[in-house]
Amino acid sequence: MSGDAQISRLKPGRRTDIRRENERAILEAAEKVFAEAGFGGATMQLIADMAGLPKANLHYYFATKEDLYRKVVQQIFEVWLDAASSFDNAPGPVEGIGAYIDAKMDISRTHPHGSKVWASEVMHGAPVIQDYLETTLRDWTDGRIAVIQRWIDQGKMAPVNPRHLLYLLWATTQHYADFGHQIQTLNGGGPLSDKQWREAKASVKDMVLRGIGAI
Amino acid sequence: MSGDAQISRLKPGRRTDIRRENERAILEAAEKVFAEAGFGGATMQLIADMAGLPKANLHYYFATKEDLYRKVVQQIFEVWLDAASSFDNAPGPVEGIGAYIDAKMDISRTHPHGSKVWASEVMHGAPVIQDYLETTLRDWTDGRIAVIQRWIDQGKMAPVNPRHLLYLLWATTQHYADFGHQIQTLNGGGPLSDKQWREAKASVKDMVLRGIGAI
DNA sequence: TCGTTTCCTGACCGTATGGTCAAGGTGAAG
DNA sequence: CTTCACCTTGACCATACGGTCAGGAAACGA
Repeated sequence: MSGDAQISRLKPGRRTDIRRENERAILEAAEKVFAEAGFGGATMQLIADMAGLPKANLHYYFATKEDLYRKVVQQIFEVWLDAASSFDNAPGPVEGIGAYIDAKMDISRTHPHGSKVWASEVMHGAPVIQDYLETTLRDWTDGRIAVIQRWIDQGKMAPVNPRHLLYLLWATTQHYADFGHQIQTLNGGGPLSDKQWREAKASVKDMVLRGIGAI
Repeated sequence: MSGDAQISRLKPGRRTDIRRENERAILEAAEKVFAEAGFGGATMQLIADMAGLPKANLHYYFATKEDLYRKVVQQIFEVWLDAASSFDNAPGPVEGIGAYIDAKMDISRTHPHGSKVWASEVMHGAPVIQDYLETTLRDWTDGRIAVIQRWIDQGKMAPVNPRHLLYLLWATTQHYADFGHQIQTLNGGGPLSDKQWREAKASVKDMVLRGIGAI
């Protein structure tokens, strides 16, 4: 068989399955509710209903509303950081920034709720993730600024302000998630089609890469 | 004297002054509280305290929380539309889009709360201003797309997708308001200086105008 | 001065919410 | 079968919130 050691990982057991599945369902429901109603507008009852569990059960897995919210935000942050790797090991801005735009646009499409929760959290002064901003995000930002600066020094792109380039990238890519409702309304009421998403990604990449003199 | 007719306009009187001043104070406080806490997280008590009035007095001027919120959002929408005029009567994209970026960046600096309330409203599915999106905003968007297309046809800029250009403009300029806290954190904790704001505006204009082949 | 309209506000109410708890259910190990 | 740890949940509680109201104060016109 595939191994008797590491039972807790390879043969989870009913107990572990239950916990994992319930936590997953709760987090998924919470992400949606927090995104659609904001932290203050979200209710544990609504999250419970959407997860298909009694409210008291939520408090068994997550002590407080804040705890649950914190987990949701942390989860999003990890997805964001994963996408950041697109930046690395790229020979130049066309590949690096191009891949980053692709990755972030994909996240905006596949994780729109998460993006909204993040936006909401930051807009409200980042009461929960302030330390992440001051440590992880700051370090990540400094690192990418250095990469961009190197590309500039190597003559691979125009001497733009790397920091404001990053802001433009974040803003533009996340806009398709955070303001997805507005975009849908201006699109006739329905979500963007596969073709329209390709067009959006191509447009953004074209304007940005041209704007920084990389193409 | 300066005229006895139109008393209600030229000689406001104590009564009118009181109403105007109180409504102004309430709306100003409400904008800030809604921006910082979201609609669900905002409380009438907090708005009242910030406006320096007893809570019951708020309900004298604004029947419900929704009424007050609606007024705040409408007020913001008007500021936005005013800035839109920067687009008109411009001979080309350098002047038109350049002025639009300047105007929207200025609003992000002077009306950060309003921008956040708008963002929050849209992120939550625009329950209050859906009709504005479908009428005024849609019309405005179509109009500017036509202007941009004309510039493209006249060879004044590259043939980018006008719609996605607008999204990029909205996203980037509003980012400095909506994500102002994140930017401040990455700026060492303090707000951008006058010089930094000039740098930001110049960077955005440079990248965008270059990105659309206008410079 | 008097009557009328507008403005002010402390006290109050019904409801919804986050959170608690005790009692019971369930599966696995021995 | 028994034990025990883990899971489930209806009922309950204290609090906070949006909103109401009655009674009074202030402003204004005549």
